[in-house]
Amino acid sequence: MSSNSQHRRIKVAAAQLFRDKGYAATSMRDLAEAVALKPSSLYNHIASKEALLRDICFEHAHHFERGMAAINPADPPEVQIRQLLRLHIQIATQDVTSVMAFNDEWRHLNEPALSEFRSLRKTYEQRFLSILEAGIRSGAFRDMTPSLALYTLLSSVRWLYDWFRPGRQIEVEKVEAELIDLLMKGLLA
Amino acid sequence: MSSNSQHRRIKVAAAQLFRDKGYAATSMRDLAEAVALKPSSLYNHIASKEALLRDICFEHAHHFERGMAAINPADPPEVQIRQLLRLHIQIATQDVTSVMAFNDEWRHLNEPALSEFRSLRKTYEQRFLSILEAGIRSGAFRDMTPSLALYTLLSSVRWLYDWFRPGRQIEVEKVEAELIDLLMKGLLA
DNA sequence: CCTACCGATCGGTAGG
DNA sequence: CCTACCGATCGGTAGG
Repeated sequence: MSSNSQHRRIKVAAAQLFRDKGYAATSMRDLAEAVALKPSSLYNHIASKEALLRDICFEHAHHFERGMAAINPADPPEVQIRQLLRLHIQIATQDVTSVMAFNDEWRHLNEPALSEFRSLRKTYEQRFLSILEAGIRSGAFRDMTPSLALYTLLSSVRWLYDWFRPGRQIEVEKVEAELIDLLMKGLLA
Repeated sequence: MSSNSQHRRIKVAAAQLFRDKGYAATSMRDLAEAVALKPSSLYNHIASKEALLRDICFEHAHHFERGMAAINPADPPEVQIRQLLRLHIQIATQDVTSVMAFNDEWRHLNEPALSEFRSLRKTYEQRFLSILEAGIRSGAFRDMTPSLALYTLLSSVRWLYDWFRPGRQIEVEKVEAELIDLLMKGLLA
């Protein structure tokens, strides 16, 4: 059965196109050409254009969810934050193509997927925020507005997805070390 | 002559729609409705949908250009970087709507505007980068990959445009002070 | 500034 | 998986 691997091929090509041109500007004809099929043939493998976006967005949402579940709440806040930053950098550098759909294109989801996605994201941010708050309370982090720190951290790794390409001048380990160092120095008391 | 103020009204409404729905997903009919005109009437004030995007993108590019021109190369690198961060935060918080076109939607520009925009951006980043390099050389900043520091700084203020709303719980001055503090602490030796 | 309309392109379906 | 095709919507123009 080729159907399943075809589905994957189409999804990967879609993620790439959504990143390069944006969801709305990507046509099913573009996508068909990218996978060397006629437009109508796509529908043997996928339900709709939006279903593709849904797939990509929730795959990543769950990736972040698993990463969050793997951190130990008993660890000191600075260890937890370090681990979350590593998670973000690793997802951004490993799966360069589809992170941007996750970052920018989720707003093109239809209901009820849109609300569901927003809710997953909200929960994730809430957990991230409470670790920052704990760190500030404990004196490990400097006194600052927690939400400001949260959004700064989250968006400071955003450039990786359109900048980082594997095997370029700078390797993942170095990006990870330097970036985490810069941000943690900014946070720590 | 109402033409000029109408042009402004249309541009502001367009910037808002481009931010909320994205350029490609915004139709001229959406825009017409937002300014209470019939779609065809828009064309008495603007040349095309893309001309609106061009206007918005280059207005901001020149805003950043002027900000860069205003910094004094004789100042210590850390003073120059502080000033540039203030510029970014001020543009993001003052002109919330159209910064996102500048950030995300410029890729929908047609040639030759697309190349021209990329070139302006490249020049700006190059100047920013050389200040960081000077700071690392002088020992004011810690030793790090300059381009990594550049992109981290540039993208760490990106969240402001869709998060910050004037008169919300936290005021501009506080955002500015805390954000600059966090980032400079990350950079300084 | 509006009514009326254009050709092009969109996401998707029918039917084999 | 393809050919053929659908109604809807797109950016934009003609003409007043």
